[in-house]
Amino acid sequence: MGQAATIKDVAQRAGCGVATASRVLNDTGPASAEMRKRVMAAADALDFQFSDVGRSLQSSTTRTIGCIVPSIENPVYADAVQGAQAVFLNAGYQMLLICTNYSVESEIHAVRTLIAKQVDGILLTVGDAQNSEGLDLIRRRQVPHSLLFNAAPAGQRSWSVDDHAAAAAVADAFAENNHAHTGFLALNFLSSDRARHRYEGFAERCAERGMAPPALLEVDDDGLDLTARLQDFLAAHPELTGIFASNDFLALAAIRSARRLFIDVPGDLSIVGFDGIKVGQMVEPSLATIVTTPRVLGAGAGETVLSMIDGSAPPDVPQKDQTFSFRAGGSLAPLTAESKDDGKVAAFPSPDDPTRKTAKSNRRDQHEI
Amino acid sequence: MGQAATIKDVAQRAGCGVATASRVLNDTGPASAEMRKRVMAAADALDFQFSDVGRSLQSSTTRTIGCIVPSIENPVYADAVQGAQAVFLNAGYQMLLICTNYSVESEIHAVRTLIAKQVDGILLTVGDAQNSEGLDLIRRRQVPHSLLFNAAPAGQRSWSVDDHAAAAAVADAFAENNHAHTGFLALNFLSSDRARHRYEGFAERCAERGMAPPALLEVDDDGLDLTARLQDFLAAHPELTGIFASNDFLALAAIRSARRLFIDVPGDLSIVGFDGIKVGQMVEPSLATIVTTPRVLGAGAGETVLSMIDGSAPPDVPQKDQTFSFRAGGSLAPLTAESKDDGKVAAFPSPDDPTRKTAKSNRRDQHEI
DNA sequence: CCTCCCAATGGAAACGTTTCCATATAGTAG
DNA sequence: CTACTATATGGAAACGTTTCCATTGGGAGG
Repeated sequence: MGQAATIKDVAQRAGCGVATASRVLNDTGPASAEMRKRVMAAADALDFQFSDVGRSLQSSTTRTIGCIVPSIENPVYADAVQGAQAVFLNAGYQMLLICTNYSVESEIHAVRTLIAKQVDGILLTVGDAQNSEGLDLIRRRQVPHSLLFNAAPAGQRSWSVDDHAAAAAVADAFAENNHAHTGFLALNFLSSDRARHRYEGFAERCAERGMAPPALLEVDDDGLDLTARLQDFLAAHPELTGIFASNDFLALAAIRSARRLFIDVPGDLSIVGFDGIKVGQMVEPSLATIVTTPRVLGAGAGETVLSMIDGSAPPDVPQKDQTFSFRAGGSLAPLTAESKDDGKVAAFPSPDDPTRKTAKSNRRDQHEI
Repeated sequence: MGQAATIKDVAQRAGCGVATASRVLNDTGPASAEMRKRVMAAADALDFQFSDVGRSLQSSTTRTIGCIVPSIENPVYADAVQGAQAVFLNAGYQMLLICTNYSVESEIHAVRTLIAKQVDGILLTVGDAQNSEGLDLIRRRQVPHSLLFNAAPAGQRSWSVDDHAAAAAVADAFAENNHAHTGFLALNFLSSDRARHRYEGFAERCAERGMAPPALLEVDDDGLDLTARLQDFLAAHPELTGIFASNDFLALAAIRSARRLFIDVPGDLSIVGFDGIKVGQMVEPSLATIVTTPRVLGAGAGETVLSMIDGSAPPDVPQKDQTFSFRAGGSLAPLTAESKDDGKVAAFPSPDDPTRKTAKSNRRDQHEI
């Protein structure tokens, strides 16, 4: 047909004013039974549906919430976004999604776009919460919002993993397994305050534990290039026995690279990841990691925004130390002289024969304890 | 402050009519230099931004496109959605995202919501493209749209993997490796026509190749329950030497379950996945699978919708047989009595020592470089 | 029979834009 | 100096709602 029917069409067909039509369709205000019937019939015949843009203009509310994240290719963000979206949908809100691809410049642009669209609230992850043009604009405009995965700036609520404490827990795990020389493998170090917080928390706890300061390896992608970078890195730091990767994909990629370099994991090198993605438990060796609950965080942040919109009490943010937990896995093993078959930390008994040898598995032997 | 400034406020402050203000701010129509300066200054002072809802009402266009997918926890959909979103953003469109969690009932609800929001177009994946209430409504309303990952109903364009042909390619791969007795492992079989098409394509090619009809194992989740299910399944079908899983996660989960059951992959059982997710290449054995390009499909579908909106020529859909490719991997090995070193398809040389033995690993005892 | 009140209804304003049209002003060609 | 044109400007309508307010009519109570 031509254009979609408006309430005016319905009113006309029902032979009444738009006010009456509005009242019966919304079931607000009085109307005679006869009138109700006529209006309903007309709406039905015309396949009428309200236009939300008319409503939005009138009510100056859009029932739409914007969501800005770096990328949903990262399952952590994908889960969080989906958690938030479910909450929104449940409350009758829709969600506009914008991915910035880790570009800080697109953040401000995204915020502007969402504000122009008159969203009722914004959920966002920024590159640097301490210094974000987009966040400043949101505050200036007083748009209800919640940060997600960014540590909250002074006094503000935020739904995020305590990266600092979680990374410290990784240092603890290395320490408990007698590793003293570790490395930190980072991706997107520049464009993410999360990775930096992890590094800081890790380095601090290493210091407290009397371990060597972690060596830092920054990479640009987790592709094949990593193998060469890792090789150089380990050559430059032959004393390393453990690596903390700033996310699980990177950790898995590192394990693959190690395999290609004939370095046994965890025999020659222990590796710990971060995030707790599902596949971490499917591989062999299983991945020791920090488990987080992105979906819960996303849902919580979503509820926070909703509560700011309708003025109700916001949900409690989880205790900082409950935003993560350490999960043991086959990729982290104790470092001892004869660690061949001593208490390897395994989430479940592995039928795999652990006696696999690699061609030049001599790194370990030189650097015991 | 109170409410955001409107163009009326700007006009008032600049001492002109709204028409003039609109003209200079949009740089449409004539205006004196003096007036331009005044209006710009006023807009600046008031931190003015256009309200898109006013504009939308006036232009009956929202520059918003709706996107409905089952779940972005599945990286295939996540990639596709992100690809589409990038295209939209580039064209100045925003994207509303709704996840149905594989529930067919929520599809129609989602469509209604998007139509009420007056989206300019819709991108969607439905449970069953042949029989979808939501799709019917979209057609009835004549909303520009494109299907994604659903085989197109007669005569319609669609951006999807040719599941049927891809699954046939898997059957070919099994056949070329001398597997005659295979199983098909499915998740969400009921709520997804994709899984069904894969099964059909696989079964048909198996028949053409003279292989046994594939045994079907349907599971509800890819969690721990799978191990028990797999054990029963293999006990009931002891002749099976290969399993085609309807997606990569399921394949990886199956490999893990096999490991726990002391079944060597690929020594005792070959496994092939579908989708080509990144981690498939990080694990050992690497996953043989069908590689797809969800991001490309999502972007293409997005462009199609945009072209329908502005009436330009739609992009060409890829040839059916170019929507996927088979990737060899360590999880699929030839089935022969002496499969020492005949052409095992390996994506890259694996340094792993192949001497691991399992309880009944009685074939394929070699695995070079 | 007259009031009063309440239910039912419709007209109109408002929300923030854009754009059509009319008006006013200046400059130019005759 | 007159007419004409091009440029600059503002008023007002329209987009689709909701809601305030006024109007109508009928029934009940006096």
